[in-house]
Amino acid sequence: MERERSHPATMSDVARHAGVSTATVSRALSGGDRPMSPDLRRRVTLAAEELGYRINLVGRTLRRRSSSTVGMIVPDLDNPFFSSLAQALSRRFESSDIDLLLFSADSDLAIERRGVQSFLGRQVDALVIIASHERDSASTIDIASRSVLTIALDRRVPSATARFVGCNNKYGMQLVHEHVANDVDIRLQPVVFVGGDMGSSSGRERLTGFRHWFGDEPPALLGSFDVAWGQRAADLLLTDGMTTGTVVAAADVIALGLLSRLQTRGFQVPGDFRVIGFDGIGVSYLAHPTLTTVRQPVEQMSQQILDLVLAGTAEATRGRVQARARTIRPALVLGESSPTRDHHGTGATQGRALP
Amino acid sequence: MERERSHPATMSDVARHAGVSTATVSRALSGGDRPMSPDLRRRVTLAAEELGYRINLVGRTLRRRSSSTVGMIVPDLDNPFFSSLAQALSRRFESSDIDLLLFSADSDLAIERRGVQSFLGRQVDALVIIASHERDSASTIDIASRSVLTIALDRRVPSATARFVGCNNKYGMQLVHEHVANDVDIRLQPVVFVGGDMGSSSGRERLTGFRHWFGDEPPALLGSFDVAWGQRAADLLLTDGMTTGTVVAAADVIALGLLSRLQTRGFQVPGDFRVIGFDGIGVSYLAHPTLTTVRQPVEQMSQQILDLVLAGTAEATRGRVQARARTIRPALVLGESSPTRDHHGTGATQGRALP
DNA sequence: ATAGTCTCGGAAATCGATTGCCGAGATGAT
DNA sequence: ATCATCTCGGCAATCGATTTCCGAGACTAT
Repeated sequence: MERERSHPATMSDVARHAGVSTATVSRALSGGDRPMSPDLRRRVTLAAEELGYRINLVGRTLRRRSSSTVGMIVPDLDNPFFSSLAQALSRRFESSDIDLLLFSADSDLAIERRGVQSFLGRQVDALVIIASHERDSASTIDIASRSVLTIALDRRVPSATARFVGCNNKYGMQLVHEHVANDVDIRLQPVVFVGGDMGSSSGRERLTGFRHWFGDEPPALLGSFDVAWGQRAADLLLTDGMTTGTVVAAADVIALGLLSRLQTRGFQVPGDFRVIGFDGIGVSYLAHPTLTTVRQPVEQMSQQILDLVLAGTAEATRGRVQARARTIRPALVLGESSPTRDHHGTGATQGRALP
Repeated sequence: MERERSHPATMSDVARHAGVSTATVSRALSGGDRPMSPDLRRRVTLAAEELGYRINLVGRTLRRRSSSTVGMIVPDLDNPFFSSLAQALSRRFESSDIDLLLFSADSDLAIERRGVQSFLGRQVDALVIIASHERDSASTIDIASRSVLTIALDRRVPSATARFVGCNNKYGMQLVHEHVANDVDIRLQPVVFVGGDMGSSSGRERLTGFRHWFGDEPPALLGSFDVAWGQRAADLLLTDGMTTGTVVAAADVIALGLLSRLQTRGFQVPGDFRVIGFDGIGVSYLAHPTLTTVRQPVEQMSQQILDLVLAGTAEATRGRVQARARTIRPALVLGESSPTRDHHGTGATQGRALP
């Protein structure tokens, strides 16, 4: 039975109704604090229920100086890789008693800063941030890392205090190179790299990784991490007279843009062109042909983040030195857009099917 | 110059440092409250800067009983339609002084409830929720709507107090029917509906809308709102001996699954089959062929939500009666998966290009 | 000169929950 | 019987910012 009130019941309402003090109510409802006689606890619980009491977490947070909350800042939820990271991390936090709260910065430095300030002011226990920009986000992240455990995700940031969790882009490019060297028809030369922007470490590392394994010979086009750039890059390649070859994209969204435009222009993939992506977003399994790509280990990255957060929260590990950066190896997922010579995209190393 | 401290500077630190009271500090930094002599304000601002003061929003929230925050709960960020709603709404809130915080419920009722409790306890000014389930989410939403402005988005919920913002599914199906009646080759009969689950109003309304305009004759297959079901549905249709026809899907993700499987099985779209989606997610413009779909007016829906929230927050409109539900008309976007007879997918009604 | 009005800073209560400390009563040991 | 020890509920301080109320001083009008 719930009472109608303009202001919801507070702890002292419950205390009065149960004939005890607020200290007792607190201990009965939240306290792992101390043992309590079971019947008193029952009485309090009952009173709370009768009044429809719900705890005011703001009061608790103020007193405890911790909100049991982690804030995550994402540049753009329309980017499937970012939203998949957000989803994976949310799922990982379900089993903890910490709530993961998300904020979209819309790839705007001012909004990003606002999000950080908001989370800091609300006493999050940690901050996970996919930086909108490598250099210009740095000051914001420095502010954050000065007062709370701050983890840069996917994109490195030049901050002495922030941690980093991401994938090994150079190794990813090595996988691509092995794949291309072993499996790609000699006829599908030349190889071209279609990169994203250099404003993020992922963008830079994938270019330098490509250069490291493929040499300085192959041309590289640089643009931004979105579909439109992939489409435009396809136009550029075709205008340039290219009619066949292997295109290595720095991200799946770019690869999907390439794919769609190449097909629209009447070319076959993988007949005329082979296309290789990076990230392993869900829709890449869905493209036609399905995309060969380097899958980032999103679940493992989420696990690393949870570990860092729990270690940072626990008193036991306070002061213990933690690794500053955790870089995880990605894996090649074979699709039809660049199949192996023998298996033609249905080989044993095929990525896991869609759920 | 910032001082190193284990605890960050509080308002009374600033007050002491500036030689004033906390009241003055509060008024200088936050107060639209009252006029102040400019030099005193400057002195306070300076002191705050020198100490690296950042406001503790938890304290403010406790006192003001409002957090300048709106919580949004989404079933699954891996669903591109939901993440696009989240992104659009985030963007819409940028211009206000309210922060939009997101929480992913992972389509799990218990997690969803936990998210609601968390947001309520943190004194959000409003709650926007895409319910994980029509019936089973109702009690959770009832709890919420009893204490805060609650807006069900995209999926209706049987709650007397919650608002609703969504699109007119029946009208959407009318658009599909007109398109099919006018433009589709007689040869591309029969028409089949591939629906989602009936656990959400969108699922039900699109089915009943389909039935209303297309009659009881055409078969309907029901499954769930995801790619895998679209693929399985394609298999079912083909196993059933179908070799040509028009497939109306209840969502783009289903349509994309249909598309990919039909093509894998060697059929042409739109040659053998025509496929029509619903939602207008970004990747639908990217599929090959591009998807003909009913685009939900995501920006307008976001605007409606912002309006409701601002109206609910403003004192001026307190007690004014607001429309309980706001239903907005979607629009048909022609793609190549079901082109008009004449234009073959590049007609004047073509949807806007990808950014 | 005196009363009335205005401006603006400060003292202190307040928001709601948590927790250190105290002490009353119960239990047990000698 | 007396004292040490243990259990467990309550008092009150506390977290950090906001805001109501008060009053000191400046200014104006008569």
